[in-house]
Amino acid sequence: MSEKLVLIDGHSIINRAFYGVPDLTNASGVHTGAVYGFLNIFFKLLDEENPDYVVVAFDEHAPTFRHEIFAEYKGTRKPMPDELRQQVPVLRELLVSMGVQTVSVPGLEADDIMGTLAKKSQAEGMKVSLVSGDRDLLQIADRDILIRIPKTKQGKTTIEDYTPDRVQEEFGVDPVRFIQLKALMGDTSDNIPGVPKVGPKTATDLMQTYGSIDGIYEHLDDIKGNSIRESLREHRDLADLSLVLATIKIDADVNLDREKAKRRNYYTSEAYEKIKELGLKSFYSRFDDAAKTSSVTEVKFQMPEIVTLESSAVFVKAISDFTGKEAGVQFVIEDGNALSGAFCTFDKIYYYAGADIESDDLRSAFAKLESNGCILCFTDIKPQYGVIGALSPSNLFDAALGNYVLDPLSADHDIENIANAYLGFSPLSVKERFGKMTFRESFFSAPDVLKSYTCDGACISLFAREHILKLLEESGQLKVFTEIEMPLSYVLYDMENLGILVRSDELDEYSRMLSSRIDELEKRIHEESGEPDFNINSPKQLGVILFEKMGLEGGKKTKTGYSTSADVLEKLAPEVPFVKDILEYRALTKLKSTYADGLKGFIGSDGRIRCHFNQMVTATGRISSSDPNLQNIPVRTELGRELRKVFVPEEGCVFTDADYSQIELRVLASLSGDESLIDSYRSGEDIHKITASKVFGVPLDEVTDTLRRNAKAVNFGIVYGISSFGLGENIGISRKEAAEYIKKYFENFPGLKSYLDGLVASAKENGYSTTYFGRRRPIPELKNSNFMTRSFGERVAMNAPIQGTAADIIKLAMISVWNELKKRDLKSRLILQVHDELLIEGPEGELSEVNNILTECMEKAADLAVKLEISVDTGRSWYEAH
DNA sequence: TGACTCACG
DNA sequence: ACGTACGTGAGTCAG
Repeated sequence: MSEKLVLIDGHSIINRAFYGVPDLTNASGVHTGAVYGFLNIFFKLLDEENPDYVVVAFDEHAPTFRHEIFAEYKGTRKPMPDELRQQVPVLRELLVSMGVQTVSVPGLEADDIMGTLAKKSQAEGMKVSLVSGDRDLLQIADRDILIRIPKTKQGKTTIEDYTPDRVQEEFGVDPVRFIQLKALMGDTSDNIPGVPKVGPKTATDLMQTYGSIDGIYEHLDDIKGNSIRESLREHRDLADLSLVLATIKIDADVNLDREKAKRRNYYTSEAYEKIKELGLKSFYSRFDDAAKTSSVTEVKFQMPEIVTLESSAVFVKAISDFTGKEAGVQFVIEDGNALSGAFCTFDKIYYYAGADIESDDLRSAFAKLESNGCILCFTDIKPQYGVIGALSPSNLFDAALGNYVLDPLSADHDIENIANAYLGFSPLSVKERFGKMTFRESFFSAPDVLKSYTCDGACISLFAREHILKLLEESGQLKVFTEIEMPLSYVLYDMENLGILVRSDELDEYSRMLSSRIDELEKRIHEESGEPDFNINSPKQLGVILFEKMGLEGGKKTKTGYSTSADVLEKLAPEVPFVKDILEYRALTKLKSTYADGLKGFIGSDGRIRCHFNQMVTATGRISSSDPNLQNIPVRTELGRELRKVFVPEEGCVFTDADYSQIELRVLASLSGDESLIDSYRSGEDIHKITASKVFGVPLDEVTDTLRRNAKAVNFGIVYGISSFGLGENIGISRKEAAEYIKKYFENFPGLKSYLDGLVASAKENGYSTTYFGRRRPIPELKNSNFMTRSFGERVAMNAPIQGTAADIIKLAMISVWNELKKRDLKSRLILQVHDELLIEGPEGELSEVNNILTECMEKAADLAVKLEISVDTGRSWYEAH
């Protein structure tokens, strides 16, 4: 069998990858998206082709390229974006460390290198694949030379293969004539001028009729179209120049060095080291253990010996007997039950797995360590509180939470990430260890996997602690970690555990009521549209009916077609009955599927819903809620709000609900120090009304509802990182008017303007924004060369400190409310948090005390220039209490 | 799986 | 000139 060579155009592929893959950045801000995309294509090729030789060709940066000559001459060459330029050397170094041969020759384009090597190797009897992003190379297609063009679409890569037959089929000419075709029609992306007035269609016709450019000029007088004939006559020079530019060399002075190009094991430890630096995790698994272990330059700890214990009693004793000051602990939990546990000291790891692992004795053992002043280190402690019991946060350390504070943009805070970030090694990922297995399944069928995962967890938590604490300290975030996140984790555990009571029967009733109304609407919509089969839930089908069949004006908005979102429809045709029906149908089906029916599935056997309060998700420091999300239960429309009647306290209890009044705007006023806004708050008047009065220049008592509503929108806009377009869009005025509002706003609140400008400047300088309490949010977008991305970064720089500070404040309030309830030995319990709102369930008799605690703790959570105010309500359902 | 839409703050 | 409000999670469609 003949040998196989794969030739890759490095620049062209990294270019394609850059534009096809979203911009990725590693922890230290290096752009990696294009390298990532290149490697995806590279590995895919290797896996598919299994070649004997591989060469990656690059352009040498010299001013003599044939394409650049024309580019300079035309002045049309676009500069390469910085984010891409930086990645080229990174990729080249990476390829070198992998042992992949890279070739670049001064004065030669990658195309020429590839063309030459392909033809020469073909002559030596090899099969060749040429991989490039542009179609230039199609002229080289031949027997045994396949042209492969990868397309990256939405993260997925497919490769289009061109044989000479395919070229003929698609372009109507064979590969050799393809050059001439291209010379005639030109190619702006490749800086080939072509002959004016000759497009793809004309060029193809001409080539098919006359066979070549020479043939065309020989029969110039036969050509029918006047203007085209004259253009050809006039621009013979351009045709010739284009032909030179379009022709790829096949006889350049370059040869295949079989020894260097030979396929080898590319998964070297040096390459692994680089990939790790770049943070390209999806490639880790391609490297075997040898590459990983030998690559570790500085393993920051020695894994202690594992001692597997045969009974839970021995496990408890090992823990109870421990007298050291620090230990790592890991329990693997599924559905709230512990399956296995590891206790890691500096010289031994005690491991036990068994159904009887949870016990009062175990909790007592941890309590004993706590009283000895021992620090217990975990990764993701929240689900483990059920096993270890309530311990003082000052004796606990959660490496995952620490990692979240240090790197809030990271999607995962598991042991793999933590080991990578702080300990200089890469343990197997959860997926690599367990595949599709659940933890419970592994308990029976792969006990060793469960064991090593558990022990690694305990060990990594313990050894990562000092590194994480050091970084928290250095970044000024130690208090955020020790005084907010660590204590909060138990509060959230408690809230999750308690859940909230839901009246299942009423939820059913609500669902049935919606059903009957939905049925009616559905019938009417189908009649009105004359399409009894169309799926109202399909934006695609709806778009066709609205904008094509019914001829609504001003459609188009999204990538895939027409936008049918509520704000578009309301703007377009608020009075059309059909549109009204669609909007109502949407509102009702949303209520039914997401809430009425969706929540049903989460009701536990005791009638309570237990959601997850996620503490390591948001970029700003907020909490999020999921499975189900109890932070987006409807409230804005009456029908939706009705749903809150099914959320009730248990028998003999009531709800007390407290929410901050405009916490974000108050935070903004305080942090900015703007006297005008601070005074406005101190006056005690309605803040949006004052804003309206100032911005629109009318006396307070002449502020209309509309003026107030618009002023409120401006206040929101300020918090979101104002833009005139966004504001205009939101309240339905022109961009110009919106800009006028903003101008007036800043004239009245000059301190805000300078504060917000300062936030952006400081974030640009530091690469992150900071809350009042020191919590940071990195903003890599600020360094992006794309205007839109950078503008987004600027808005984030204005919003994150405000939203983040408000998040910090309510977290502090939650901790003190929880502690106070416990201290006073009350039965009332904190059960929900909705960003600026807390919900407490408790006996009626504790009402006034609970009211006091909420007021006290929430208002004193932060001492700001503007007082924090809350409103408190009580009721027999969430509907009544809020 | 990604795009769209919409619920909340 | 670029094309937008900030932060989330869930259900549905369609490839």
